[in-house]
Amino acid sequence: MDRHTSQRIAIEASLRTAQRPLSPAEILDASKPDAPTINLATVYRTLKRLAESGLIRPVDLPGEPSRYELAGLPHHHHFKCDSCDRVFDVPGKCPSGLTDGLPSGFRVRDHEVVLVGTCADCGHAPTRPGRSRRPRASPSHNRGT
Amino acid sequence: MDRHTSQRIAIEASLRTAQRPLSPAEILDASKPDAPTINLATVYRTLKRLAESGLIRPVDLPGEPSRYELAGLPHHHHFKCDSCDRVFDVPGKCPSGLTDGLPSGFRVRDHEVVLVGTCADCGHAPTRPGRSRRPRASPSHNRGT
DNA sequence: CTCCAGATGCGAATGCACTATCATCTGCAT
DNA sequence: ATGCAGATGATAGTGCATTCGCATCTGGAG
Repeated sequence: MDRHTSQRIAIEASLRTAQRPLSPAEILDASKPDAPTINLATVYRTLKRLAESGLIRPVDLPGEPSRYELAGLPHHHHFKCDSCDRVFDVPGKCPSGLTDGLPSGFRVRDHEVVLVGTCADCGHAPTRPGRSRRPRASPSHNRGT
Repeated sequence: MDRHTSQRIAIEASLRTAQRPLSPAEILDASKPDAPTINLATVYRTLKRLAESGLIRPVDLPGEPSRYELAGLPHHHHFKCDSCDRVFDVPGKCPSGLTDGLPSGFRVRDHEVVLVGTCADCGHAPTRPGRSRRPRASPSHNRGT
């Protein structure tokens, strides 16, 4: 149960190349050149298996469906561009003082830091062509949970 | 278009009393004592209007549907309890160094910090009765530091 | 007290991310 | 080169949060 199909190879290559967390739809697009017949269902199936095997890891941002990145990267945070909806890695180290002010009895197991703004590309040009803004119109589900 | 119905009063009271972000379902429960016939659709409708009027504000956490809290609170972060799924305010001030390591050209408009762990209540007792764990089975959210 | 614009309750409907089904295809062990 | 377990593609189906449609109800101006 681990064949090297062109689809799986393309998916892994997309994630390795992107250097940033990709959504299933982005992975689908990025994989099409190498695996033209690839299907969204296959992307989901493959991501699930890669995640279970520990090769990749889900990246969840508020109000967004899961993206995926290679596991084993050094600890980092994420930057979400308002304009093109892409998510980038922020290599900065963990800020201290995160848990200041926490009432006693609360135990922190993990933390998430997300920066939001405009990326370098979008800061220059008003809109960034070639990258589809995903249609997340509704202000509500921002789930994320 | 702004009547003081028992439902709206109950919803506002719930949010004012809770001192923490509430999900629509939590608001429904919290409002029932004051407005026994209240309905989820009404909760959503009312939240939408309160948010538009600027009285409340959505709080979005990774992998979670929107919660709501009073707008105009001083800046704070949030703590999500793994065990009871409640979200608490963390009054701590903003850690510095958040934007260290950001590539040039990136402009930060906002940031989100979420702490995850177990709250004081859940740290004492294994499970907290009276608070339903919402059934979010999805394996997506588990990120490593 | 009356009346009606606006609010509510209820159930059905929508939108979206994701999964199941199943017939067909294909790595790869033999 | 062959056969088949496992993978894929196409599409229908799920589950969940949120919204719609509409008949009924009600706050509050008059």
